[in-house]
Amino acid sequence: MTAVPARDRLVRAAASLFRRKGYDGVGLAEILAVSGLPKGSLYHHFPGGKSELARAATLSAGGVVEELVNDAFADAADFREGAVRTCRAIIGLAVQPDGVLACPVMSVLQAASDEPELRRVAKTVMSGWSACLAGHADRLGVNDARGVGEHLLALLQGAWILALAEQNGAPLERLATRLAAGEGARVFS
Amino acid sequence: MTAVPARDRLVRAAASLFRRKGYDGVGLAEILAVSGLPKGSLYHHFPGGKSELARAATLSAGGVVEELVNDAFADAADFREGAVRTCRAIIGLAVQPDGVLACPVMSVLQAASDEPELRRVAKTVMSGWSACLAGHADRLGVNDARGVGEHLLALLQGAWILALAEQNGAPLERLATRLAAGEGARVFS
DNA sequence: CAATGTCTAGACCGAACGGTCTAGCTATAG
DNA sequence: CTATAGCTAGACCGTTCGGTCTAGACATTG
Repeated sequence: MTAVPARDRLVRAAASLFRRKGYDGVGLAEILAVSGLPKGSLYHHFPGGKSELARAATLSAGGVVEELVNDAFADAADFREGAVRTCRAIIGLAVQPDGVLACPVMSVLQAASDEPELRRVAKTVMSGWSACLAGHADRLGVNDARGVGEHLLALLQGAWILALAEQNGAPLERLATRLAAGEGARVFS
Repeated sequence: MTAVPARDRLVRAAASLFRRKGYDGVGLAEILAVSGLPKGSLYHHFPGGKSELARAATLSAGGVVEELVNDAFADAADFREGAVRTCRAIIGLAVQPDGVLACPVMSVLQAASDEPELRRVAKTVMSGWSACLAGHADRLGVNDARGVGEHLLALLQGAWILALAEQNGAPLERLATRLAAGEGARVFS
């Protein structure tokens, strides 16, 4: 039947809803409705309530994205190829049938202003992504790998925001094209 | 006395609070407390309530940022110089005494999922910024001005997100440094 | 069998939410 | 003066919020 454990169903429902409406835009009732569980289950698995669930969802989503980045770079000949593949993979993550969804970290970032633990988790996941990209840059012989990793992360996050605002994956597609454009990959002419 | 008209005080308070906690994270009570006005005033100036106020705040903030960009590019010798100045100006906007605040558009972007009009305004403002940067790129003789404008906007938004997650302006500072680095301004080596 | 620990189920609570509505203050117009 | 329009003031409403708590289902263990 429900092969997926209750805890996982909660994490997935929360992550999905947060990405659509943001942490403060989603009520417990909605999370429970989507996961098909009663309130008692939520507070059994997450005694810390909504905040603890959000932390788990953010960490989980962070891992998913990092895996996706590693896959994109796994068989990349150089950093640029990995970057393009990563960008295309993120398009698949962002663009869903019912619209463009936000980055999971961004979706909890503002609510974190009065939730220090959630803030810490968001920062950790984001730093992890930066380090992950920097690691691939270094491995592939890029100079100033840390700077380049951060630069690419900023580009991806920024294009994701533009796509979110437009509710259209095009900004991410165009970024992929620009990244792929080879030697012309300078920021400016 | 209160030289600032009531309507403006509402818009400013709302914009400031939204940037700190996001649209859904701020209650009317808080906006009214900051602006020092009763509920009646809000619904007199904004019959559409919170949503209409958010639209006004987003539009207003959009104008402020666009002016700031135009100032940054006003006496720039080339596009790179304008980009660096813009980035530094945004640091001033993002980094406040009580922490790093979000981009005003981003702060309402997620709540816009069930507020079509707010979504439209957010998209309009963001497109305006992109067009503004593209205009300066074109004026300064950059090839593919639209693409470069969008690219810079993505970089700025992305670095802003990183700064928000870290609660530290460093990612924006490093972007400015990278942009200023001249010929090395390629995305990758 | 009984006892125990895990998890589901949902009624219930006080607080905060966005929004409505009436009353009254103030200033300009006639 | 009175009349009227613009705005302030805040009580009040129904709804939804996150969170607590008791009851019971169910499987495991002795």
